[in-house]
Amino acid sequence: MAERELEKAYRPSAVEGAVYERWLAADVFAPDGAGSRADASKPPFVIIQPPPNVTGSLHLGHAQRTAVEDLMIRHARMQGRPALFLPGLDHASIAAQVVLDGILAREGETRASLGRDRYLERMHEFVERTRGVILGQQRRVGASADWGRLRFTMDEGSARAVRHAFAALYRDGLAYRTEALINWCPTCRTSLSDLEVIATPTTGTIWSVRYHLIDESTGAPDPDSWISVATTRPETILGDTGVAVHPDDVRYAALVGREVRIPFVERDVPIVADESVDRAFGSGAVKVTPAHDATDLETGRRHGLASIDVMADDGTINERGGAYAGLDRFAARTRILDDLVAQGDFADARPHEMVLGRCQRSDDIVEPRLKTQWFIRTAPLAERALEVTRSGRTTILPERFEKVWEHWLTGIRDWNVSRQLWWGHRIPAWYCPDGHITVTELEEGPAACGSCGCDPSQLRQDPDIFDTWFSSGLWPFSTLGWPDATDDLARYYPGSVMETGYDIIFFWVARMVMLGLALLDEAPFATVYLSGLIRDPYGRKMSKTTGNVVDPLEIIDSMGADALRFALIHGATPGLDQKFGAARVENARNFVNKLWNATRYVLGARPVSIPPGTSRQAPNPAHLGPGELWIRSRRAATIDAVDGAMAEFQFAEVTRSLYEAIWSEFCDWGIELSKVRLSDVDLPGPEREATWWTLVETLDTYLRLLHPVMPFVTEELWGSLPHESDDPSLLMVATWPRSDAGDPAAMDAGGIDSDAIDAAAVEAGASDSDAGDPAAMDAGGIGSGAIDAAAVEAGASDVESERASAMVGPLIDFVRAARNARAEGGLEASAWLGLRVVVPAHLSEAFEGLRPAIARLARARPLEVVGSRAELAESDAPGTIAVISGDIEARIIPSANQAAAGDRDRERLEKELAEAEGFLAGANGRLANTQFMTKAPPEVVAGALARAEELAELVRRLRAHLEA
RNA sequence: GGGCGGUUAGCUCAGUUGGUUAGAGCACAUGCUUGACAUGCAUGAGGCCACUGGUUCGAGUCCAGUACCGCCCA
Repeated sequence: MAERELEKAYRPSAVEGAVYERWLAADVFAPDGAGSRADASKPPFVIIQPPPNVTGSLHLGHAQRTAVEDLMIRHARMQGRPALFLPGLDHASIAAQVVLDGILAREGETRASLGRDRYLERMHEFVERTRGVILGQQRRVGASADWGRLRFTMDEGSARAVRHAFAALYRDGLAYRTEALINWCPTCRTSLSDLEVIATPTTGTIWSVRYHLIDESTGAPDPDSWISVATTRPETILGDTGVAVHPDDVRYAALVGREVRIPFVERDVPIVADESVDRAFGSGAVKVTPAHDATDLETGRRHGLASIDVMADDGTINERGGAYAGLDRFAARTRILDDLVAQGDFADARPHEMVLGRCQRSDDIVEPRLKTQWFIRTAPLAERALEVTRSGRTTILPERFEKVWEHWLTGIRDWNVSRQLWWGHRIPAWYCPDGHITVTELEEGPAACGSCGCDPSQLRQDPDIFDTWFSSGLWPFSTLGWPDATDDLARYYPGSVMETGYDIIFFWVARMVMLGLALLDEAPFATVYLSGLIRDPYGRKMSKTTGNVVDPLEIIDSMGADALRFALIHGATPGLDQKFGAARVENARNFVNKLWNATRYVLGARPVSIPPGTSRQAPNPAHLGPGELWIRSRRAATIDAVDGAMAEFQFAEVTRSLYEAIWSEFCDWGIELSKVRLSDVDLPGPEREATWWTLVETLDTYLRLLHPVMPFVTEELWGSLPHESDDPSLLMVATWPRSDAGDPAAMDAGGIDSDAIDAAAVEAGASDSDAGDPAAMDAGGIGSGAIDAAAVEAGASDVESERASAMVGPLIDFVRAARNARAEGGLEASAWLGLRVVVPAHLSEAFEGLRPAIARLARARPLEVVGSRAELAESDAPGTIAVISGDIEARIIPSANQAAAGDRDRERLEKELAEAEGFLAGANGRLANTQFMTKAPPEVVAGALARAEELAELVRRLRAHLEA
């Protein structure tokens, strides 16, 4: 392994591109790639990427998704599982059309002016461009996706899946065609599913209008008798086919059965009695427009009223609107109101709080219209989707979204899948002149009408396309080759984790689960991990219209992909949105640089007795000092912490654990302690080497643990470290660290860590995270001693590490206390000052081992250990400064030219005393409470007792010193 | 109307089954060219954990309610 000089500061731009190229060249992204080290006997780990829309470029939200998905994939890959990260793109039919229409509008063209074929050509050109942009962005983020399996929702495989799925659903009676009231967007000129309509509270107007009763003797409207009806949409008067009153409403009882004349269209319609009428609404009499209102449609059907659609696709009034034909619906409304006033039939206008449906894409007001379209029968599908989450076969994280899931699926309505758009999969339904329907999965269409056998030349294919979410709903299996029984499908379906935003739990997740169950009889993934949304620093949703969209590439260019990934993952709490600002990335960039420089230090600290290129060796515990033992025990604890957090999908916790372990433990103390040890010219060779191997081992582990979060810099740095002979050349496919303390079986939760309990658990330890085999090493070999012996030795060294760890903690605290005393005392920071210290017996061994380091870190010279506190008290003199840390006590002895700091010293100690006394009072209070003593668990009581003793001792010392 | 989430340091946020002294980053203050790193080091200041009540030996954490902010469904 080449060891090379590292630059002083990390420059991501100099590294990221080359590293990505190395991964590609090594073919390590695919589970079956040439460079894959996947263990085929392990369960595959599969993430089918939520395909980004081809409507433009990716934003930070996508970057976060990609980072989280890639994190899981890289982790699984390092565990040796065949890891499939299948990337894709979504054609986003309506969203893409909205974007393209905008582009065309600037060129003075329209959808209609181009025609269907030319329009689709333009769409393909557009998609070709955005596709390149999107894929480039994902690579820059570091996605280790299997690009060879890249899929597009408009490719032939997806098209086949759509046809087969629809035909199968039709055969099973789960797809049907009917006339129903649908949501119509006049701007997009298509129907929409209920989910695409945004309910918007609005203050509208309720107008009261007089409908004149027909005089039964003349058959003409009676100018003097009328019934008032209330409406919020006067233009729908043109489609009225009745008036309804409540059957128990005495005001109108006499009128039921009579007719009224609808103004302008001069239509006579009946007054009917219907239970659904709200007597308190308006006048208590309502107009009935079955073709434009859901309630009215029901009412109309109950009373045999006609349905008259008075609107054209573009939102203008059609020819059935008489004089108003051709007017836009809102212009018609105004005109109708004016005309009503003119003819004296306008009664009243009042403000009215109502909810308007608006189109998710265009924001236009959605019109309910009666149309014949295709629907998916959702009730039976939803039932099964509910069953898989209730039984736990599919888990939704965070858990609370299961309630949302339950609620929505319980009240679900049938899904209108017809769209009057061009960009998408054509519905494979053909109609013959007799109105028979033939549905087929055959690309070329049916050979004849399935009912009457008439010639295919007489058949007409449905002009509509599918809702884009229909093809998305097949994504978990259409990407794997379904409807064919491919190897991929057998091997990778169902997937492990579906990571996506909580905002599309209904649009997408629910539909994938329903369709997966309906078509493959199995839910498409074990776990649904719902991310929060990325918002701007003010908490606003990022959107092109607000202009606050951040291109991930800008951040990657300036701060690096690793910093971006770290920041995004660090701030990600499942299901909660995160505000994103530059400060977060800067912090992450600093951390990357810290890691870089820590590696630089380690490489530069290599003892001359270890030639460059030497294979990595496990440090010999017999030659380690307390500092090294401590850092090794912290390393093991960090592996456990990361494993635990990974198993629970607590990715932010993973980054926090590693940040703390690397910066606050390894760099601040581990490296600092090692510097002192390695700079000692008298340090024996074996100890020097063992110390360095400890640094290498720790760094190696942390780079491995950090790799899923920050793949580029870790890969680069790891390449510069010494390796074991059986290590691969890329960190990306190196093995995931194991702590001996950790029980791999215990981590076997969720889909992410189900690294089956295997024999490797026993043998792998020796190579990776344990102490190696000191016995064998003493004998000069690095090889494999008997496994049993290694295990025993490893256990013993753990105990040793734990013991050292327990001693090093208080010594670190002492160094901090000494620094604090110096700073608070106003002593010159750079001055070397005498320090006299009394060390309790239980710490003396570690203290002696770390004595030179303590001296240097506390800037103490000379550092003198005295035998007793009495002896120490003799040092007390004006100007000396007391350091009391736990049961270690010391005096700083300033030189003559340092200012005496007696008062400030006293102040500091008094503050410490007050604090300690406060804590002690609390601890003693608990111990005095018999309820606590009898009811609290014994270990808690024992802890409180020890704590109280410790505090009492500290208080005693502080008091003794202050009173002296 | 129903449901969900948030409210913790000046700002942005952690705090996993209730258990010692509530943490981090940024910002702030003081001092440092420390042979890895000024993208740094050392030290410090800063919290009625929104409010009210309850359960418990013990509540930031559990329960009920209130307020404000936000989201979803209808």
